[in-house]
Amino acid sequence: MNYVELLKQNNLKATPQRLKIVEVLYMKGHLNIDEIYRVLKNSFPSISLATIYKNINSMIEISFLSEVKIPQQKSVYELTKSEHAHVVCSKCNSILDIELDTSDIVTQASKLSHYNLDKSSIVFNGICSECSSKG
Amino acid sequence: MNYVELLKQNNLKATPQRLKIVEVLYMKGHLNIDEIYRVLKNSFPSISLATIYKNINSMIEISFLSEVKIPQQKSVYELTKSEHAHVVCSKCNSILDIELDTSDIVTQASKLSHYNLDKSSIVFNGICSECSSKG
DNA sequence: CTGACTGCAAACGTTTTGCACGGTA
DNA sequence: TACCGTGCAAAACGTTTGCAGTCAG
Repeated sequence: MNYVELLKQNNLKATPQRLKIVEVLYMKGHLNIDEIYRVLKNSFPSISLATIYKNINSMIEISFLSEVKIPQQKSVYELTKSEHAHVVCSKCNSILDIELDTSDIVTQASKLSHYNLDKSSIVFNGICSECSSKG
Repeated sequence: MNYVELLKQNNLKATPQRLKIVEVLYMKGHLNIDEIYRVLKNSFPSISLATIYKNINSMIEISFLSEVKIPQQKSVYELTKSEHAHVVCSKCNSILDIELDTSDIVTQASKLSHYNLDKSSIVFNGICSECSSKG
């Protein structure tokens, strides 16, 4: 997968700052704005928060990134993939992507609501195995 | 169900403003901060947004209200009920509560994640029947 | 070379805080 | 009566905007 080309196809220039955001999200999976800012500062000490916001927003606009809203927490951002659910640890806040077969609940929801559904956003909360074993 | 007593049990006084917020959420189901403010202004023309915020927050703290985070929209607030999913119309923004049997996906999610899950937050997006028929 | 991007500072919108007054219990 | 809650104004946040200089294509 070539990020540079994908950005250019959407009329976004492949600047070092932008590519770093993509790289960081690719490696870490999910980060909130502050976390992205802090990491980018390592590579670009004079980077501005405004640049982070502008880039996040422009890449969301082309559906290259997605915002994930999590109950009682700040939103995090991720590279857009096929639809999937998230599992969040209530202790350490680690976030995991999982691919669920949602056909059953989508059918249920359609019948109950009579809405024509096309998207679902599913977040589970719980304790990860690491935090469980630590007591 | 007696709201006044429930509030008192949690050391919150049953002020007219607070009771109105509860009443409005009971009747309308889901409202965001601005909507609550606008409605409350009818009954209390001099009410302050700060009062709305303080009350929403104090009632969330005692789990009397819940915040519902919806992708690409402002959060809305509702009276806390038993766990349920939400269906949101992407055209008119109407929100519906639905009770799903989530045991299957919770099982899936537990197996895939190895997290000890205790809560799920599910929001579907789609078009409601009214908006569908209107084209 | 040109338009898009960066970084700074200022503006903006939202939420929180401090305080004097008023109302609930 | 003792506090808690209200409403106002100010402060604190988080995010967006405008602009001059810089860089990618």
